[in-house]
Amino acid sequence: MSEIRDTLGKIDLFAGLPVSLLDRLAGAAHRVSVRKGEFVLRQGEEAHLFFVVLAGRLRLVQHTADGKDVTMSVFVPGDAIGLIVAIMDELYPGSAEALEDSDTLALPGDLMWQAMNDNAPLAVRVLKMVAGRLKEAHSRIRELSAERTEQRVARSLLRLVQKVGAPESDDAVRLDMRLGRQDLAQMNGTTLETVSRILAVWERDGIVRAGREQITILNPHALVVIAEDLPH
Amino acid sequence: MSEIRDTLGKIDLFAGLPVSLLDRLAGAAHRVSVRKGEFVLRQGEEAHLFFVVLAGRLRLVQHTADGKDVTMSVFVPGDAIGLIVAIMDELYPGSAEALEDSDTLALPGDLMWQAMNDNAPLAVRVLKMVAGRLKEAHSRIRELSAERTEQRVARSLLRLVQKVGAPESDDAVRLDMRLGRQDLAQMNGTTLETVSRILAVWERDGIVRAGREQITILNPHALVVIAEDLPH
DNA sequence: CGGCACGTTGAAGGGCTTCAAGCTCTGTGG
DNA sequence: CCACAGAGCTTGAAGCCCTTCAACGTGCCG
Repeated sequence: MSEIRDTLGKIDLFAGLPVSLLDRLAGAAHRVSVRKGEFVLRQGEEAHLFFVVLAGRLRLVQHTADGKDVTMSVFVPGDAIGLIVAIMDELYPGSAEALEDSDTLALPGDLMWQAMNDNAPLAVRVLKMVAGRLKEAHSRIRELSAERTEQRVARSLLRLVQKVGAPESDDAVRLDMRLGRQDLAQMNGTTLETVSRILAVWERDGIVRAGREQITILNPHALVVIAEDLPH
Repeated sequence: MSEIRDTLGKIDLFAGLPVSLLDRLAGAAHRVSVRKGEFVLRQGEEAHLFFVVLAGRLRLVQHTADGKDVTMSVFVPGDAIGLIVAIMDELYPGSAEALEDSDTLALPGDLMWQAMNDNAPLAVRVLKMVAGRLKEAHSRIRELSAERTEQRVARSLLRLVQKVGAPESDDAVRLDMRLGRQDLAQMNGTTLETVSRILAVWERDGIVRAGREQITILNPHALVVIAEDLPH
């Protein structure tokens, strides 16, 4: 148990909380481990719990009526999944799927709710988190509305560099996660064929190295040029 | 001044607040009136103020690098614009433009910040508001990613029915706002020509009556069928 | 009542999807 | 340990949805 308490304390969201509060949260928490392809929560379920990522990568995906999947965001260690929904006791509006074997901590929403009322700084951090997500969502709406597919794919790679970038020699950055063509397609509202063709061109131009579920950005600046649609 | 206090008290966001707090907010508030096409705040400005809509309709719009405008949301009386950004002291990520002559109340973000720390229910309402916007943003991302233009336009009309619908005879609902083809286009990431063609077809089929900056939905059910892509 | 913003309609073309066929790698069971 | 089945990926061809450009209506407001 105190092991969980220590784990919680190291998470940004809960940093600096009084030990008593940390203990209460830790007491109600339990570990949830999932393997690639499994879900920690499913669209339509009643949300009583939320999850904090300890290790691995997960994605929030919404299923459309006609069977397509749309990826809303990618979560890495430290991120919270389903927090607001769990607090409000609504239904999960999407599913959280493990992109690779992952560990999470499940926490009850009502307890978090109390904790936020007892502790203003915690409430601040939650609000900031949600605000950041809203801002990112608005960016994606703008991109989906006004930009071509190639630009959006470039942008999503640049965003992933920030999240899971593992620097290599020179400017090269490897994306430290399993990332298939289909995954990139679902992040950008396009098809795996189109992503494949785009990556093929970029690879020919020496901008990326694209392997099986594995991408390295060789020339980040060129990607920025594409994303911003700058001349040449 | 006490006139402003009374106005504040009638707004959902501030309902049930202690009079003392209401007075402090009212003391720092001032009215801002704008005419159609004017802005209450502009993309890139430092956000110290946020705005509560008293009358009229405004829209939050983001300008892209290449000059296109993308409408993020439409605000009606009771809605708050730029609240989170003003609290965080960031830059406005978009501009708020009056779709018709409108009245708003401008309030300082830092004062609101204090108020939220003094009053948990207020903080709750803000969080719920942001959460609602995030949910709506995610819906739009899903729609932009997976649905055809005609479906999205149908959806945006249905959404506007909820916001500014003025029931008429039978099932008919008139949208009580100025709404041009260009506006609908910017809400859906398409062009005014495409919107014009779509509306022409719907008008032929008796689903809507589309006039100059003015739309009446004659058959809401048919719009739902189109939005959900149901057979026939 | 003239001007201009709003709206319609047509034609051409392009970006992307869809369908299809085949290739390559990976991991798993025999 | 190897073989093979299937997941991941590539490539081509057809075509559709939507954009773009252009020219022309239409109605509102000063």
